[in-house]
Amino acid sequence: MALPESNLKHKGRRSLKAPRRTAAPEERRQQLIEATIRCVANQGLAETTIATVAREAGLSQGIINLHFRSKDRLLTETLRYLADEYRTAVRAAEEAAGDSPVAGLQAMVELDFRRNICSRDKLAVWFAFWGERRFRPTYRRICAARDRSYEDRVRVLCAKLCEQGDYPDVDPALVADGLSALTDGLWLDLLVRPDSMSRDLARRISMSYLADAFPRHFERPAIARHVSANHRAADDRPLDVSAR
Amino acid sequence: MALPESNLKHKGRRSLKAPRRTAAPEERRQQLIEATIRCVANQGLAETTIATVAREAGLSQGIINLHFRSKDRLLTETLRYLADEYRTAVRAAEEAAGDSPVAGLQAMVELDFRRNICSRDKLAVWFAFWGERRFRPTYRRICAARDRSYEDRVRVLCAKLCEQGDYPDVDPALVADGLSALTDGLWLDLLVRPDSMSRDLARRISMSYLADAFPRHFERPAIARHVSANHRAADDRPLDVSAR
DNA sequence: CATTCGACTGAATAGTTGTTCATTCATTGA
DNA sequence: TCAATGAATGAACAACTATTCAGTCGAATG
Repeated sequence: MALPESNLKHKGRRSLKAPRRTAAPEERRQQLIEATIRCVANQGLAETTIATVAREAGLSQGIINLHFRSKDRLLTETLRYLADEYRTAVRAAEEAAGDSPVAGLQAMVELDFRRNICSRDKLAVWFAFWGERRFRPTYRRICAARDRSYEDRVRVLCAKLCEQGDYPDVDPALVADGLSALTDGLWLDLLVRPDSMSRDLARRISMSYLADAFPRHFERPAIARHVSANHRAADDRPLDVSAR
Repeated sequence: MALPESNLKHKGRRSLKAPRRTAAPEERRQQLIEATIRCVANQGLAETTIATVAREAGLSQGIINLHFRSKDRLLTETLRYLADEYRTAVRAAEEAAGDSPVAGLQAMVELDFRRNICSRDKLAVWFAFWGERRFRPTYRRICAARDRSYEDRVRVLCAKLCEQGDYPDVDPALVADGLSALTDGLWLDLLVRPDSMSRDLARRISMSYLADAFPRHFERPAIARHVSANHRAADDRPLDVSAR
């Protein structure tokens, strides 16, 4: 649907430093979506209310029902915004990689762990929505479309590489599904344990996966002492699970 | 001391239809936790209220604040219940596998995709809580402890296998973190796309991962046309909350 | 400048949900 | 059989939140 950056409808030219008291609707919508992302990322979906989003955006309560018809639509549009962004990135990676399946797979890994795609804010929003997606048809549709844009691409690439690269024993669907799952799991790690998982480590794990699956086309990353886990975050202390 | 006759009579009568009007607190707590799991699995965390849980359990509103002090504690205890169950299973797998790292890793994969561990109900609850875990210190602690029980075990096993099995080029930490992430991602697939992912396929993907990483110790599963969706319905039937 | 348009506000409203507690009633022991 | 106990109830209450809308005000227009 509406791609975020392209359609700014500026009536008059009006460079601004102080927040304008009135703005073009499309501009406000964008502003509110970004405020929503920050709210969900900082407080969770449960604590995200119309009031907190409006405050985060520096605007009044009523603004959300003015520009989106309801809170529900605000959330839907926020999810759609992220999904569009992701699918656009997939298409761009597809075009950049050309015909080579090796370059294509590498581009997909690179894409998934690029800062602007998997920033902590955005990861937080993804997982917040994933927790609810089964129960909201709209969420389901949006998420499913995003998933497919990724998986279709990876499946094609794996199948092509199996064929061209002569890997008769490799099941391309298995490798593709595995890479997809691995990526989701690494995203989760990035989100909940930023001290023991980094975007760079995630990339190495993914490339290592591809190197193991297609050893003649990818090189396994050299063994690196990655920062060991002794300086874990406070929330990773073992502590008293069983204590009641 | 002989039990009073009336007591025995009652115990026998209590069987199916009408639940006893009063029960031991521990029994009620368990009953309410199971009702919570079903509620979260069927309606999501957002729609899970004290009223819906009580109705699901066939009891009255006030019961939850009677047995748990608040809704918050009910949710916390539910999460703790699942975490305890998981960690107990890890310990059991550890003991069953003995000293062999190959058997140990196989047992971990088997464990993660066992029906009573990753039933759809329970997966739904895990992801519901994961969406909120960053914002609730208690959730964080419980989840982190569960994660560690898994990861510590897998790290040890990979390290041992690298050493004993002579894999100088394999980074055991990388493989371990990868397996952990892969499992989380497969859980997500099992939850949100049950018709393209089954517990059996998830097992094959995981074993394939291990076979690629440790080719002399695991055999890659034979290429299989995956079974189609309807065949799997029975396999992923919901509702084994009470199975321990 | 006067006028119009519509973006924006925020108090009021309606609906929902967690919690409390006086009361009910099943169970148990004497 | 008859208290005594405490598990269970559910209506009342308090707190919160999404939504509405009549009014405000900035900006474009003539």
